[in-house]
Amino acid sequence: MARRYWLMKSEPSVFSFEDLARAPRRTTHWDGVRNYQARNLLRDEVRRGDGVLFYHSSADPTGVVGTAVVAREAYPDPSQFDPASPHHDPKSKREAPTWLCVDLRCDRAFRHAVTLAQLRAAPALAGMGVLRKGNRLSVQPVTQAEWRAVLRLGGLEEAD
DNA sequence: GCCAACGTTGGC
DNA sequence: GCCAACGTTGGC
Repeated sequence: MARRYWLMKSEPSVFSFEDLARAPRRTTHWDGVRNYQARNLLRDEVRRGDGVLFYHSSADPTGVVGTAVVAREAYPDPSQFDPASPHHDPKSKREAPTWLCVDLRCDRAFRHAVTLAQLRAAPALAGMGVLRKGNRLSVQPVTQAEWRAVLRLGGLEEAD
């Protein structure tokens, strides 16, 4: 099956694309998802090798800053069992974990970040979930056409 | 800091 | 099952 494409959000003050680039083997777990719809996407749809647009939310400016690759498919998010974590979920049981995470490997930084305003201005991206008002999903599907258009805006002309 | 949008919780 | 209250997200 052809690989699929996703947009994943992170607040850079918590975890940024630069943090991902500096991680050992440029890979780390993308955790803290506490929304059932997003969890179900991670569980049912996100596959190793899928492409990820890494989006900085609550940033200045907000926007897509680079690409990552899904390095490991969904597995129990360790932070749900960690009382010291802000994502701790005391109701989740180890034998039946509620929350999942995936591993992301940093792929390519954009030559220039693609801001939310630029995404909105691109006709090819009119249907993107991240542009919808009130949208809060931290994992969202992206079409191949959208993927290509965003990479082009980011200055990655030769991208897949 | 404000506030709209949305998800979750809990009383009934 | 309804729905008000509350908490969170996230752009501005």
